[in-house]
Amino acid sequence: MTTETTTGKRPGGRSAAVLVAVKRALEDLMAERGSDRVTIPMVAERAGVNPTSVYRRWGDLPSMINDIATYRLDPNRPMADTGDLREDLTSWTAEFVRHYSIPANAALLRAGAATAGETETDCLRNRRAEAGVILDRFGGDGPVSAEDIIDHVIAPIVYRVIYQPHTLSDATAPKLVNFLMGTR
Amino acid sequence: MTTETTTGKRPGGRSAAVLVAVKRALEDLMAERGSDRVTIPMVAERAGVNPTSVYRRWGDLPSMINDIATYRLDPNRPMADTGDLREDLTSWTAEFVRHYSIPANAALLRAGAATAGETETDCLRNRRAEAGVILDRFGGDGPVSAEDIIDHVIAPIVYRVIYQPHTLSDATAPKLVNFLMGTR
DNA sequence: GGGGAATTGCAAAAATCGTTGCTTTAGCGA
DNA sequence: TCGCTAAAGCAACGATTTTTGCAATTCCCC
Repeated sequence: MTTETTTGKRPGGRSAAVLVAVKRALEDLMAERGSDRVTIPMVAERAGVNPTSVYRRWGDLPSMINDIATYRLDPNRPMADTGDLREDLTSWTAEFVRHYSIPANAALLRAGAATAGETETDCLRNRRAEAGVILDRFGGDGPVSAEDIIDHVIAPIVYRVIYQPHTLSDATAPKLVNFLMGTR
Repeated sequence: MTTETTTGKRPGGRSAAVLVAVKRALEDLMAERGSDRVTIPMVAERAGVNPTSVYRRWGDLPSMINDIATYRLDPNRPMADTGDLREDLTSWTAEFVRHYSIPANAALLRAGAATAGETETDCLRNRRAEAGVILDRFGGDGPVSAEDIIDHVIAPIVYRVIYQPHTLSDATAPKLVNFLMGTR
């Protein structure tokens, strides 16, 4: 993420500072303790912000978590473009794995799962879009579809992040991409 | 699940009624709102039970969720054994999909994800064991491993349950198993 | 710079949650 | 049927969370 996605009417200066402070505090607390065991007053105190501000801006914790989970992983970051589909996918996937190897990010993902319901988090939706971008470079009618990428690359990683974080490694990305593309 | 898991000293009549009412109330509420956004007083009211009873029996919400999640998917149910690996896997997978197509079960899975940390839920751990059982029937050294099944069958389904429940259908199981076994 | 509006901070009130002691209900064995 | 006791209900309390009204700050646009 680069800067602020504050869609509100006053994105600059202090509001932004509060936003950043709260975001960091929330991430830290969620990584330290579970996504349960975190309360708004707690976050506010850690952020050095008045609880009222938090309440007014987000209302409650689940909303806050969903909103803040949005910030992750810069949507405009450059993606590898080597001319080789497998290679591009692998480095893109590796970055995804690396991102969720950071405890704070993993905690955010797990917490988001609880409230997920009907809509993917923005973070995951962005991954889907990126998968589309990569595929489009290669004509879009290759051996795999965006849905395949979600099912067989993103999903296994998400599963591991949630239930078996210790099984994530540098080998994960190439392994999954290889399976996806048919080399076993 | 069969009937009551009430291990207490007085399983009959009223206690059982309370247990069932609370269980139903909790499942309903978790399906309606997220597993967050549910409180014990809320559950008690919906169940027509005094909050104190709930507090005394379970203590807090996570414990309650864990306890009630025990009900899921009979571990001793018979599994298809047709002599054909693909067919066995498909029907086993279809049952998994069917189970999590029920909103209450999906809500429970999402809730479990939020608190997962290091350990899979019992339900998922059992699925892993079953995958092993099926593979063992066929010598255990076939084209796929238990890990492959987790990555490419279970994980995509779990992902959909959590983030895109409406994409689950009767076609999901055969599609994933076919991909797993190399027919595309 | 200066005006208007959004946002924050502060403080007090209101609501909610979770606990505890006690009373009442009702299952279970004799 | 009766007594014992586990479990549920009730009421009051303290602690924490959440809301709300108002003053002070500070950002954006002219």
